[in-house]
Amino acid sequence: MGEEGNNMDKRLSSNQEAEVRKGPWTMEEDLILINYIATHGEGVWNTLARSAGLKRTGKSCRLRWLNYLRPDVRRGNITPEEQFLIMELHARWGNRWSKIARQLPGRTDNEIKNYWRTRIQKKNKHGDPMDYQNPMHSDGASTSQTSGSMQDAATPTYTIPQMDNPHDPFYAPPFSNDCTDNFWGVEDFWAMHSFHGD
DNA sequence: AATCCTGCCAACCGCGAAGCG
DNA sequence: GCGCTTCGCGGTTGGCAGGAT
Repeated sequence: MGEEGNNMDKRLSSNQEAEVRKGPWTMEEDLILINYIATHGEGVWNTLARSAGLKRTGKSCRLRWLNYLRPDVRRGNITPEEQFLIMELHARWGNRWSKIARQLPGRTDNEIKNYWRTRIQKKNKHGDPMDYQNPMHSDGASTSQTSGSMQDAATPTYTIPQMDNPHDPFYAPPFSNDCTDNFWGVEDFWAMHSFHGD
């Protein structure tokens, strides 16, 4: 699939490139998008893309913003607790990545999806039977101290959120800002934003 | 030292749902 | 009620980096 996207933007004709840019985002584009949203907020993405002067589709802008540029995006290792939650929620909801992501503040559906496919699913495929009762069997869990099934006394502090229940302790608005670690390069952009915005 | 393999991640695409005139 | 536009989601792909041989 994605035949025209296969070569990313590298081989786009100059004509196409003038129309719509594809492929990896440049730092310049990131800055434009960040500054524009910081000033005007998120709006209609297609309009936003045009108004900001980005030669990107609204879709592309949205994806870039949600998965990478948003100030509260958390990056870095999935913690054992998060892994546990992901597995639990996946057992419950299946591939509803966006729904699962909402229970993991700062994590994106794309990240969780990638995590699942590359780590958990692969493990499962290689004959390591998925054990939802004890997700710590999966890799990355070697450092985990948590043991036992979720049904015994060693149940981790995570609880399964009540879906769509704002009163549930795990219900988190999309923009919770509790992440103070695992920040990535874009933090520099945000640090710089003051003088870009002025 | 060179090559091959594997894992990870960013980005794109297609489709369905929702919103609006 | 209908058609169009936009959004959001899930699946998939391609490139890069690091490790293994």
